[in-house]
Amino acid sequence: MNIISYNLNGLRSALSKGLADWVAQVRPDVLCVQEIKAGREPLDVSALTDLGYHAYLHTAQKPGYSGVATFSLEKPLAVVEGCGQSCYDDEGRVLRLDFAHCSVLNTYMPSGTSGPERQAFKVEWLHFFRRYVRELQAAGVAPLVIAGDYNCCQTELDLRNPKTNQNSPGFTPEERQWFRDFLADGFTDSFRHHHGPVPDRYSWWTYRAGARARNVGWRIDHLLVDNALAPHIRHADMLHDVVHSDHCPVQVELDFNA
Amino acid sequence: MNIISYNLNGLRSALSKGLADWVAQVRPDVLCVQEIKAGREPLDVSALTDLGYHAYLHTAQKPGYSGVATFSLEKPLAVVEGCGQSCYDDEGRVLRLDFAHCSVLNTYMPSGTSGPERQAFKVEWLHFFRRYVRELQAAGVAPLVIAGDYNCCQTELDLRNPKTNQNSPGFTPEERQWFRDFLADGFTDSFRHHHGPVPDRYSWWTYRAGARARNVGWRIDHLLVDNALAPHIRHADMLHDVVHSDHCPVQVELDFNA
DNA sequence: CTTTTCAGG
DNA sequence: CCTGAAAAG
Repeated sequence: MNIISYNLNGLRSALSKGLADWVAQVRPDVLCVQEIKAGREPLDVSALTDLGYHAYLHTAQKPGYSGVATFSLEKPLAVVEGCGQSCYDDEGRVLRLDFAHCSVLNTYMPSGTSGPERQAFKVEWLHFFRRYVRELQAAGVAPLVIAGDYNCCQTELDLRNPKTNQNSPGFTPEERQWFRDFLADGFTDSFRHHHGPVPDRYSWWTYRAGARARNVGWRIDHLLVDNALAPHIRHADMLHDVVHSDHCPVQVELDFNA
Repeated sequence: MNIISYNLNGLRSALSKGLADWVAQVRPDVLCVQEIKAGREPLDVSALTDLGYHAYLHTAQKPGYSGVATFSLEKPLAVVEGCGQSCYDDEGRVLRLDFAHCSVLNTYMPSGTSGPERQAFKVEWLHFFRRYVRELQAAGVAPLVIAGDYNCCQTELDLRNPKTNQNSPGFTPEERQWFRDFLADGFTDSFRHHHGPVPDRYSWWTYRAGARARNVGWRIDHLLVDNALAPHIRHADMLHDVVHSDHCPVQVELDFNA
């Protein structure tokens, strides 16, 4: 099972840059996308459904803002939109698809970069989300694959300039601690598990100052899998040469027969 | 004296489409532009001052909105920004440059197309402007050349679809009457004077539905000159093949020796 | 720097 | 259909 997570920075923009052709080539079983930025009119996803994908969208209230969508070749057994908390669901941040072998939770976590108010909102979200996932685990929704733009990372290997970003949103001590705690609840960072402590592998680069060309990035898009799935990770990667957005797709391949 | 009036629909946009090269070619003595759409930062007009032009700007309060500018090769004897009425001056609609042989009044008249409130504002403006010009005449500011986007026209020859636009902003009976009255105060429509009742000559085409390609337009940009200047009109034209905007430049050449 | 909306035309 | 601002990232 090939699962991809990809922050598109606008679904329409990404489609205009050839997203559908790339999806047709790679043909992931499940494609989790974030920041779809749906407008007042419903988004046209026919370019992807025409490839045989089932499409599930969870949009924000505010036009052109946030929103997630999951595309899957197999029809899911169940689909759950949102997390039941309106302050988050109004921003279109969570979408769950349950399959026979796993449950894929697609999430777009808040960015704290626009100010202290949003950083506080993000931290509240992080704690809420950890509780929410524990509840899913307790309810037997498992094994979970939590795909998405986490907007944070854990170790100094996960960003090019860790020293100068000790207190930047996405790498504050509080967020790093949260990441450790979250993993300790029973998750495996599929990329790190597969590659070990390799440096310079990122999933996001600011559009400013040619950061991507110089690989000045952050690894903030993750595919965390239930520890029970770790032995089934056949492959994991950051697809840094795929460019439809300021993020790149991140991928995990799970082999349920292994 | 070659005078051009040109609604640029954004000075920066027009510059990006080669405005400066065109100005360098034509080299008008006076260039009156409208809808410069200055932002919070001062506009960079060095591309024009580098050609030897003196630059005078009258910007609106609201960033990115309205505003006029006049560029002249000769340094004017006097420059008057605005008309002394703050409700109009806040929108950057009037700029006067006095020269030895004439006074060039550059104006961007309100458009009434965004709703009845703005159409009412436009009609008030029209009456105010007529009074204002009479005061200038009375004060001996003469002979006047009133260049600009009038956002209205007078006769059925001035727009492609007069029948369906009898009550459209820019061609209401009230505005047509105003135009007649304004001319009766002592002005000559230089284009009409030079060409007579020719049809199909416009200065603005909506960007929608390929109107310009089909020449579905309006002649709403005018160079009205004091009747005393009419004998000095050597040439007048709509430069419809010059494209940096949804308007085209309009031109008059005055020969003060004739 | 880029996406989207929005006002304004 | 365009421009430019503004919010958000």
